[in-house]
Amino acid sequence: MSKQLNITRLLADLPLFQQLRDSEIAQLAMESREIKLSKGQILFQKGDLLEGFYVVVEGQIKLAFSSPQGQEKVVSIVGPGGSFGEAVMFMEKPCPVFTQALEDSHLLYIAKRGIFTAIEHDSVFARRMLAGLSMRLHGLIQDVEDYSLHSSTQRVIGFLLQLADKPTKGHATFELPASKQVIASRLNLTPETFSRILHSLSQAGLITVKGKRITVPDITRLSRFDHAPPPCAKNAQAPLSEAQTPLE
Amino acid sequence: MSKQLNITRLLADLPLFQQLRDSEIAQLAMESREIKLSKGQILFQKGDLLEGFYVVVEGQIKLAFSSPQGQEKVVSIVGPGGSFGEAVMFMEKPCPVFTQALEDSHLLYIAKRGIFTAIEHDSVFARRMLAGLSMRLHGLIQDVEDYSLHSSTQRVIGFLLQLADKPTKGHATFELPASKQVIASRLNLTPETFSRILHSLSQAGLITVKGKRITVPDITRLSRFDHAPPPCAKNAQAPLSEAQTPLE
DNA sequence: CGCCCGCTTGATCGTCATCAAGGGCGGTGG
DNA sequence: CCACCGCCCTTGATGACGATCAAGCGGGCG
Repeated sequence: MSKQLNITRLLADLPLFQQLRDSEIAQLAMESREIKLSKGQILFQKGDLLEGFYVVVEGQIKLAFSSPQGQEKVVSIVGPGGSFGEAVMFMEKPCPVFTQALEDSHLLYIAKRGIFTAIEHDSVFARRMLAGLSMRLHGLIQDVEDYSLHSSTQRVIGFLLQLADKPTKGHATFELPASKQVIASRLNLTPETFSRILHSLSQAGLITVKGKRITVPDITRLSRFDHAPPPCAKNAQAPLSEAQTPLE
Repeated sequence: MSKQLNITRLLADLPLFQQLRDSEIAQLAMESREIKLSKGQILFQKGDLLEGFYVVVEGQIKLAFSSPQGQEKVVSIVGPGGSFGEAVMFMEKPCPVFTQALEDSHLLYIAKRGIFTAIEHDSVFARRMLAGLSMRLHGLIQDVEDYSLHSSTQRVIGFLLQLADKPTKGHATFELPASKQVIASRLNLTPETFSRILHSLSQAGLITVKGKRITVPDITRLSRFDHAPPPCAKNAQAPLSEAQTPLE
């Protein structure tokens, strides 16, 4: 069926599976299925057991946990090409987070069995898998480092730099990959604090903000920025008094 | 030589390698070597590349990063049977943390090559490796959850419960696995704050502290404990009962 | 046109870090 | 055996950073 073929194509395009032979891809396809989610829909809950993992083809998925009091904390935002759930699958323990679509999304679900046989037949694939998990682990350690020894302003700057480092050196323009609330949570901030920090950075001339569009005129200057100078002028004539492009 | 034999024995005893055949263990041993560290010694620095990973046979190793201002944050404390560095090895990126011996320690270093060939010959081993990394990832997510949405008191309680859940249900006695400073850092607290929290928990009758020795009379009561009532009794109705030595 | 939601802005409050001493214990040397 | 010193831990006082509470604002969509 054309549906099967479709899955095969999608799988073959994923970085993870580049090295597999066609026959292996085909076998993987047999253990996979497509999943469509509409915005806001929940994929699985915290505590669920996973018999496979997920790859995002299109859209955006949020991984988060929620505290008893109902507040939630975004751990990760996964976009096209990204995957999640591998660790839980290998571990065979309840999942520590829940997942929700931030937009209408299109996923692939790949059952454990397919992966296991792929590992058996191709040790290079096993290494890729290992390297993939290692990358994820690295990212998490990064997060822990951020939370532990960077201030909120530093975390925001780090996040912006991460988004900015792709394009032309020196300056950059890009869009925030999600709503400010979601990003704030990802950075372990309240929306209020996030808003204030963006404001103060733009006051300082380090960035410009228009909706989701952010431009960084001088990346290295932003990266050098260390402490947050007081956003409000307690001492009336702070240096930031005039700097203002009235944000038009 | 007897040294080689020694390594073989040590390797064979590790959970990770239980399933390997003797011949495979022998091969692994050829890619391994022993390392002795004395207390305080540094194994490798942040930023180093690893061509293998480490297993703790005896002693205690601290994984931490340090901020530019010289303060350091303990990520993990690894004891006998534990390992570290796998992720960095698979990833082939600079290591995000440095490692230091908290006591005189005895390690095994296992070179990448040995692991790769083991993966090739034994897909069960590959799965174990995958599961191992997944467990590590799980722990890190746990940490992120703790830092993000638990108060300092809750983190301390969580830590104590983790140490306590082994022995007789109901109550428990155990020793802190390291100096209070190190543990405080592991919990992302200053030594001062950690001290105060232990004090207030013991005031509340939930634990007793004598040096490193901690006893928990009622584990479930400790786990139910939610908010930190002020150390001084503002509200008379506090559940912390009669335990008050009038500290003034 | 008007509502709702995402975002901003302001005021206040709590938690935890910081700064600064003071105690206790183990080790070392007299 | 005791005195001394260092280190770890404790205790107290103060302050800063970011959360919370409470309104206002603006823009997209019905």
